Amino acid sequence: METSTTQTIEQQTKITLPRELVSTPVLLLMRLGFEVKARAIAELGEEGFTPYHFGVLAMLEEGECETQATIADTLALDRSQLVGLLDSLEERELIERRRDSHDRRRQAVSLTPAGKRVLGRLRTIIGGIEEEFFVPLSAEEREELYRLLLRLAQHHDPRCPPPS
Amino acid sequence: METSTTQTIEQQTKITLPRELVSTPVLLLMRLGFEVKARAIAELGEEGFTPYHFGVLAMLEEGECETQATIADTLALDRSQLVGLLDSLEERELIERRRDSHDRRRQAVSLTPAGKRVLGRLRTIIGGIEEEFFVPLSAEEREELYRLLLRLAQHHDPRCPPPS
DNA sequence: TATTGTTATACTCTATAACTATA
DNA sequence: TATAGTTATAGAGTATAACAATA
Repeated sequence: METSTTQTIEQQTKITLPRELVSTPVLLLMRLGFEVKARAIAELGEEGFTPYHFGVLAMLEEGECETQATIADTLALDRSQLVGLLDSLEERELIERRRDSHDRRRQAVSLTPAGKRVLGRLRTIIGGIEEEFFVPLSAEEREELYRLLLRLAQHHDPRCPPPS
Repeated sequence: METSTTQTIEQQTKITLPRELVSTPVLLLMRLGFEVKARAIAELGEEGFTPYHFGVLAMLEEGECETQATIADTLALDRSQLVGLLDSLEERELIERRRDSHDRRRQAVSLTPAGKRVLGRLRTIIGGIEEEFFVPLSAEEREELYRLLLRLAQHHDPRCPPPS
């Protein structure tokens, strides 16, 4: 039988977060969001990509030939920030830029077949993080969590696509 | 009568996120974590504080007179980063540093009464964000979300305090 | 020699502003 | 004059390294 009264020595010296910092969903959301983002940055980074790259590729697959301004506005990036992002994708021939003949200021951006393949690869990486990160939850709990988070996102971000 | 064949002008110009970016809990977690963190930074910032300040003050209230190394390790901050953080709190007389007489390398950090009051104020701000952010969820849903997030945090962060 | 707190340095991100070419 | 894309610049934030005092 255990004889410890309150805490073992390990627990006393063990580092534990202040209770308050895990006492509310806001703080947990900040913490977990940061953690999962860090993983995404690390794992995508191993292949030379960032979450931004994933966002751009995913957007191009759904709506082909977007203009740079549209992409930037949709993903809430600064237009100047997008330039370098697209440069790095174009160098690797994952996207193409071609001038709009009707308005030569504009560039239509589109996904190449190689870009589509890379998107699949990045998708797999994200999926792997998902499997790893949500392992303590059952499929039903995962689904429930997703529903709740989606409701929050739809409420706070007008850019969220309509259901279905 | 409208003559557009496929889409109305509003739909063409309306910005909506790619579906894939809201199709999975990982991506939503990243997005919402970022959003809620941005709010915390903004609202705490109005009073001259950051989420880090809140973390430090909360920790000091639960365990008085921690050493700087302990604080840094617990909150996963670099020790050099903590210095400036404590400086800014000490200037405002919200914390005190005093040398450990047994080991003069160490500084024991403690909360002043003013610091305790400020902690209460920051707590209120965080509470306000919580109310605002989770408004689309019922009390039960909020509780359910909290339970799920806490399970994830406990699984992925060994520093999480044991239940109750 | 190792550790605590501190200071100094460098590097990444992001935000802003200026510039060009087209309209 | 205004807009799309680009480039340049500056600032915040963070990570790393060197340092002084003490053990």
